[in-house]
Amino acid sequence: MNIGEAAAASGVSAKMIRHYEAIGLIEAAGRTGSGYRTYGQKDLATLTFIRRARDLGFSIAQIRDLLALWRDRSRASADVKRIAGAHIEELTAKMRQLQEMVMTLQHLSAHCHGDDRPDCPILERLATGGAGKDCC
Amino acid sequence: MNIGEAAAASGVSAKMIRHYEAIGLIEAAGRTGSGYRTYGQKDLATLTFIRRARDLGFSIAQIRDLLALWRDRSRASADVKRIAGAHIEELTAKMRQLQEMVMTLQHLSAHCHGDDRPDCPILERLATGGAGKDCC
DNA sequence: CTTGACCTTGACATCATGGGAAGGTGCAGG
DNA sequence: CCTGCACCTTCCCATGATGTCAAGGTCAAG
Repeated sequence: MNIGEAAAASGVSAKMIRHYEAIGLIEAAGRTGSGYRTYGQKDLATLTFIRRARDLGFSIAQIRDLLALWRDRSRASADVKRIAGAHIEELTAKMRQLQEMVMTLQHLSAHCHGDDRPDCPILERLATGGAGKDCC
Repeated sequence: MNIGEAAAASGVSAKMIRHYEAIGLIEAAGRTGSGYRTYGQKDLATLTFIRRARDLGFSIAQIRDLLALWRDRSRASADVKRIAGAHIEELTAKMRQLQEMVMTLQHLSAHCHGDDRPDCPILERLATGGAGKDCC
């Protein structure tokens, strides 16, 4: 299987497959006589594994660890769970940050007339840090 | 005021102040005879504005627009509100993505024994895409 | 043999930020 | 006056994950 096929089948772009090879996340693929990379079912499974992990927001570093555990038949599931747990915390922290931003923005936006007049609590907040004169 | 002071007072790093100047987000600062950048109260206000906007997750491009509106006395608050609204949508979309990841991970993690045994629904999910044998 | 689709490597862009090197400036103390 | 330290300057490189583009080689079908 050429890289294009592997990309289509795994959902990882050809570009990223080469990149993952370059950074050592996956082993260097076999090559044909003319230098084309070739992929087998095992490689495909690895690539698909990686894509699913990326879809779940795992970083390359975390995926490196997950791949090692995946290949390690004597792994302890606790190790996997720990990585996942850490990742859940990271994601949750990010969500909280976003949540706070959204709350603030919604609040400011709700108090903004949104008409032709220049007065705007959003700008006011950015400029002065205060809550704006129309604010509760 | 030197760049270090301006950085401390505004909460924007000296590095980033120079960067913002280089990309044209802020005007080039005045210089002393020996080439040091100097900042006044107005510059400080701009930098603080930028930092607050960054804290709310606005991109540089959005901040560029917000700054223009801020300086424009004949602005319509509707323009500001539109930018904020678009940003709220972006943030909310990101939050939803994170939320989905977290839900999936929590589900998988809950079904992982987390002990010495190698069986792990998390890896199983990444490997096969299925829900894992212990799954509801 | 030509054409078009695919592959190769390499360089550069994104976005916001940080790190560091190499060298100049300013001020305080000896 | 000199020394030392803290600060400033510019320039280059790195992050993380991905994309784009370019120049050239390869393969299969017509």
